[in-house]
Amino acid sequence: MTENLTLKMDDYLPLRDVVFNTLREAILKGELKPGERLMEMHLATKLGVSRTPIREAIRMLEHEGLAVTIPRKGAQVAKMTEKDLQDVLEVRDALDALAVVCACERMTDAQFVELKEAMKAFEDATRTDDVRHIVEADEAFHDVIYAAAANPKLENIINSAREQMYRYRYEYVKNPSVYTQLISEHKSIIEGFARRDVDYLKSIMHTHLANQINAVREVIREQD
Amino acid sequence: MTENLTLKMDDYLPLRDVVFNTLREAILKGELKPGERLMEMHLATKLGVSRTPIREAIRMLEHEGLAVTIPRKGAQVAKMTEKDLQDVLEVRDALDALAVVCACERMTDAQFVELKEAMKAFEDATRTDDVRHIVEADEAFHDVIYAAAANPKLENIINSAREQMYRYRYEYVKNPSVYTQLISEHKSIIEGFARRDVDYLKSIMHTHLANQINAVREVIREQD
DNA sequence: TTTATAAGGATTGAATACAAAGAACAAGGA
DNA sequence: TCCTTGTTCTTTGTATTCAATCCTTATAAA
Repeated sequence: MTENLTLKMDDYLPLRDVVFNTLREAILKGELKPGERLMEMHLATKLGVSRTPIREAIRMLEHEGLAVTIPRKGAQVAKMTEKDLQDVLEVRDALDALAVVCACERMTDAQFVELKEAMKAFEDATRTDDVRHIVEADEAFHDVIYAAAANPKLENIINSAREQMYRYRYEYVKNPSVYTQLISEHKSIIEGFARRDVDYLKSIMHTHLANQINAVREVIREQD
Repeated sequence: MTENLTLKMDDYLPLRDVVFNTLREAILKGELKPGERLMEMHLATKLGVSRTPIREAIRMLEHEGLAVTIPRKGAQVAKMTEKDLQDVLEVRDALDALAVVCACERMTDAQFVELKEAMKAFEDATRTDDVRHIVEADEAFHDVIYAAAANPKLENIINSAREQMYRYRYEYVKNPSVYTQLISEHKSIIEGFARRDVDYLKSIMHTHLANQINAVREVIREQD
């Protein structure tokens, strides 16, 4: 059920955005589970705001693919079927390929340094037990690549594709046996950029993604 | 300025969706121009509804990339820079490639027939002077391909990418000299699917898209 | 016992009311 | 003249109210 949702009041943001971020986080972290109803009044009292900003936030979640609303019945956290996952991965695979092609052309030296630092940070993170921290470090690593692609539209779309699998991905990262593999793949990616070897990079990115599929698929199976 | 916006009342849809569709159409058709302010009260009285569904529709447009809102200043129709266009095209190019790969594998015989019919319909449409009709026929042709890819997530993302250029695209299609080229490219696409020749299809799709760039770029330049 | 139906409650949809921020403009002083 | 300040007006942000629909449950009849 719903637990201790609280708003981090960023004073300058409209409430709808604060609510949106809060709900988004809660969904991604699994605090709000797939299929769980998002009742406006309930959330409103929980978060101490009126229904209006809640409704607007839900409209945004909807377009992000994180919520589904049925007219007159309300919204619920989006469920993902195996097929959905397959579909998203197919798309992400293509977009990742594009991202490395662009990044290969456009990555600055500073960004390359940043990438190496991000890898280091990820390695450090795996030595802790903080899954959330590990996931974030992994994200950060990839963020550098996406930023280097210098295509904000691409970045947006990839991010929304990523979001749709995040909540399932947490489970994947909980298993420490995958860390060494992730680390070595990250290393390969760095090498690829050092050599500006597009084809190599594409194949690594593909593997990197493919590895997640089965793990995530497991989680989805359990959900039913 | 704003003109004769009216709602097509689809009785069973929530007002927010009706409003959303109405505004979306208006933006794509150029009735609401890039940079034009979307004032809630104004739109509300124009469409004969209250501000609530307007606001929710704006939230949706925002996430579609068709509107931009600045807190406390309101929303306006999104402007596109040349760079934005470039970025979107880069993405669409990659997604189109993915779509033909998928469609090549998965297209049913019925869908292939449909595709040929859609081509025919497009050819017929070019003989009229109805630009709107022509654009729609072209869209329909591509829709068949995207549907054949059997990946709804992909379809969604491509559609949202398409939408972002639609309004500029209208101008492109207004020029009858491009029709013959479009027709011949469509023919090539059909041949490609007949042979299930993925690489050929990819290259055709790429050209097909590239042709639009310069034309659309012109339109964007004029906007300033 | 099962099914049909009616009443009531819960929840969303939409409109309205109120609060607050920002923009425009006018008045006064340097 | 130009800058500053204050006032007013417009517009957005949020809350609240009213209406419509759906679901549940209870009751009654077959």
